[in-house]
Amino acid sequence: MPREKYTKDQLVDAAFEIACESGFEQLTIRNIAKHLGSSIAPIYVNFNDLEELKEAVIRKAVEINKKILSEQDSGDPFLDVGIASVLFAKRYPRIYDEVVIKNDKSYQGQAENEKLIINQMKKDQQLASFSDDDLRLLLLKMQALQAGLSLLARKEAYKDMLDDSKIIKILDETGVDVLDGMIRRQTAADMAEK
Amino acid sequence: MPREKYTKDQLVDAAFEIACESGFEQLTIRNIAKHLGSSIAPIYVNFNDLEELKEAVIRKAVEINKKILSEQDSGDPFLDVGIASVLFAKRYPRIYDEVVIKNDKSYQGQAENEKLIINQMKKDQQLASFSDDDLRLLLLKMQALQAGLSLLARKEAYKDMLDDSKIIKILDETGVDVLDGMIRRQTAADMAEK
DNA sequence: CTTGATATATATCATATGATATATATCAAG
DNA sequence: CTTGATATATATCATATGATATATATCAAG
Repeated sequence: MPREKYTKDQLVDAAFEIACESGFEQLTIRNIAKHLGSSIAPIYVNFNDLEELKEAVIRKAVEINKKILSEQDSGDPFLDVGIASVLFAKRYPRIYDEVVIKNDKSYQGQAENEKLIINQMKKDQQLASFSDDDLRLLLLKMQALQAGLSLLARKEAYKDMLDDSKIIKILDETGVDVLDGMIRRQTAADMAEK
Repeated sequence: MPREKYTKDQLVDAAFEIACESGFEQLTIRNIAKHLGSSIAPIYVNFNDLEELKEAVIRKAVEINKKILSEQDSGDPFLDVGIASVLFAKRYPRIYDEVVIKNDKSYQGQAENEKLIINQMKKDQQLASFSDDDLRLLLLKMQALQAGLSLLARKEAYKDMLDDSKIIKILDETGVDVLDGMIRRQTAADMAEK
């Protein structure tokens, strides 16, 4: 082998840093090379094209998200997912933009994914009395809350207002509130029926 | 004057359509000219540069948002704003991406804007007992809900699940739930104090 | 030491893009 | 009808970008 080698990891790390600081649209071969202190050659030795490198950056982001999730321990697995997502958005706002917002691929297999979650929800005693439609509505509300909080946490203006513990508190509280509301409305509807 | 003239409006409309269908990144002088059936000349006669035209497109989007808002009549002005925002995101997803998500300018004067809203909230009897911090928290939760629902409504996968009436229903219900939750927690805290 | 392989650097190409210079067509003013 | 103004079309420029061809440097195998 020749002298030294820029590894795939080095390239992905450099690209990830650029994307973090300046956004995905700044991922040009020349920017990456400059950031690495090399020419553009290492890019094409390690990847077939720039697109492949970008995909590797996204895979790295997914890994980081998984790591953040694994560090959560609120007791409720659903809440954990929500917390991890918002924390990721806050810590890597520009990556979040690319992965979550632009990525419409995520809705491939979204229908099956929903079914899986609904089935998981059915195992929860508290949710036993809900119909499938109600569960889907509850899930939608929760997803909206999480997505919205991510969107806000991602913005500079909210950074100081939304420290990690506050994010967890808000997600927890509103989650409980929405669930309570659905239970209350259901019992009210039951009453009215009789 | 020479024969015919491509008006500013014609140019903005053409650009708006391109942005709607293909996204803001497709707003190139040649794309706009092609869509208009002209050369690139009319662009530079009517605007100093492409950036000016893009700003005009964003102004048009803001106008449309205002129009949608003016058509709302839920009884609650806050809810109206939320509904209008989500409906806009659903109808013009790619414009929403540009205006709401990318636009970090919106957080200029965000602090003053928040104060205005908080003062408005204080006029509401139901919210009279809340401290400023509580009101800010309530506002944040509502904003998160609205932003998140917009984000979901914008996606193809949710289009059929989120018709207009359902959007209104969800915003209304969750708004009530979150407020109820905050009231409940406050009274619980008051109890504990005594 | 020689040779082949390959990582790297550099020059270069093709293409896309915003912008401008120039020519042409059209119309109003006189 | 002539003239000036200007909307439009076209050619062209400068720059950015992804990609490739080529030369060079380095190292392992023999």
